[in-house]
Amino acid sequence: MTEAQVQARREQILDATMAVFEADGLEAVSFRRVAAQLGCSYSAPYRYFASKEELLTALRARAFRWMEQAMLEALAGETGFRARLAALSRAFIDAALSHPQRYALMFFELPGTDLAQRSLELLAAKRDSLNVCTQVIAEGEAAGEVVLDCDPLTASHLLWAGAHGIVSLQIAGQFVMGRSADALVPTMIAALMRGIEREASRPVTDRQGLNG
Amino acid sequence: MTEAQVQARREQILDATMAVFEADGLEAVSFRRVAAQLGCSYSAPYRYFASKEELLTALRARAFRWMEQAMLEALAGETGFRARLAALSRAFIDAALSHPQRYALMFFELPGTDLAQRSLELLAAKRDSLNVCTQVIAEGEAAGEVVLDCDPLTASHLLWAGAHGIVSLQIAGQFVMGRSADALVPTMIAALMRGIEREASRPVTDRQGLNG
DNA sequence: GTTATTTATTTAACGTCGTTAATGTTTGTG
DNA sequence: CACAAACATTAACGACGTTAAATAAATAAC
Repeated sequence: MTEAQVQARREQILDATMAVFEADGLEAVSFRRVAAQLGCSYSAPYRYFASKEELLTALRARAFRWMEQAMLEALAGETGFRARLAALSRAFIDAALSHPQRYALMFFELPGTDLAQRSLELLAAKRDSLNVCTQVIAEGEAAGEVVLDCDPLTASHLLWAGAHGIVSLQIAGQFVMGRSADALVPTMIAALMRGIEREASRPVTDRQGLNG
Repeated sequence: MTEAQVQARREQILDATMAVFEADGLEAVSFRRVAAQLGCSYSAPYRYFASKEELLTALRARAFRWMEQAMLEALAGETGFRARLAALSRAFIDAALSHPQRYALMFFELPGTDLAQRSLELLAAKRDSLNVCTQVIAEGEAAGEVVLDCDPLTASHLLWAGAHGIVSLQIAGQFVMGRSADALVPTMIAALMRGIEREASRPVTDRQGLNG
C-alpha cells in the first residue's frame, strides 16, 4: 500500500469522523460509530490512528485548516490593509458562528494532554492559521499603510486572542444583556488596533462603533 | 436529611471530584473513581447528581467561583481605578497559570451541550465572575477616574474576552516565538483600555510596554 | 499457476465506563 | 416490636477503548 493510499484512507476515516461529529456531537464520536459510518470494522481505523486521541487530534488539525481556508478565501481579492483586516475578522467570525461546534473543537483541549503538543500536524495547522493574520499585518506595515507600537507577531497574537476570546465566550453562552460576538468582534478589533497603532497612522474614522 | 446536609454531601462529592480531576485529569473523573476517593459506593453520588454531565457542570461552576474569589481577594485593599484594574488582571492570569487545568475546565464546553445553559448554578457563577470586572470599571467611571467610549458592560466583555483569549491560547500551547500570556495579558489590557478610553482621560504613561 | 508470506481487515475478548434495577441497611414512627 | 421511608450497596446491561487471535486479500517466489 503506497503512502498516498494510506493518506487517502486516513482522509476517508477523518471524513467519516467529521460527519459523525457534526451530526451528533463529540460524545457520539467512537471507533464503532465512525466505522459504521464508513462501512468497515470498528478495529480497522486502528491501523491509521493509534488511538482515539490521535484521531481527534487529526480532526482538530482539520478544523484549523478549515478556518485557515475560510480566511484565505476571504482575503482573496481584497486590497488595502484596512479592507483586508476587516475581511479577515469577518471571515473568522462568520466561520466560527456558522459552525460553532467545529470552531469549539479547535480549542477543545485540556493542558496535560500533551499529544496535542507532540502532533506536528496539529501544531503546523495552528501556526498556519495564526500566520494568516500575521501576514496581513506585516504586509500592511511593509506597505506603509499602518504603523504599530508593537511587532506584527505580537499584534496578530493580540488580535487572534481577542477575536477568539469573544467568539469562545459567545459559543459558551457567556454573554449577558444582548451582547453578541457579531457586534463585539469588530469592536474588539477596532479597539485593539486603536490601542496598538501609532497615533499618526490612525484614521479618524476609527473613532466610531465602539458602543455595542 | 435536611437541606443543609444534602448540600454538604454535594460539596463532599465535589471535593472528591475536584481532587481526582486535579490529580489525574478529566479522563480519570468517573463515578467509580470519585466514589473510591470518597469511600462510598459508585452509585451513591447519583442521589445528588443525576448524571456525570451534571456533576461536571457543578464542578465547572466551582471553578468559576474559585476564579471569582481570587479576583475579589486581589481587589481587597486596592484603591484607584488603575491599580484595581491592574490587580484584577494580575489575579486573573496568576490564577489561570497556576492552575491551568482548573482554568481550562471553566471553558471546557461544546455548543449543543445545553445542560450548561440550563444550569442556573453555572450561569450564576459565570455572571458573577464577569461582574467583578464590570463593577471595577463602573466604579472607576462613577468616580470620574476614567471615561470610556463604550458602556462598562461592553468594556468588561472586551477585557474579559481579551484576557481569556490570551490565557486560553497560552494553555493550548498556541503561542509561538516566546510570546507568553504573562507578558501579553497586560499588553492586551493596556491596548484595549487605550482603545476604548476617551482621549482626554488617558494618562501618557499608558504609551509604554506594548512591545513584547 | 500454485504456494508461501506478508498485509489488511475482521471477530472475539477484556476491563472500564454511565446508568438503572434490585437488594440490602439504617432510621425514625406507631 | 413492627413497619415504612430514606439511604446506600451490589448486580447487571449495553457501549466504549483497546489488544490479541483469527481470517481474508494481496503480493512474492518458484
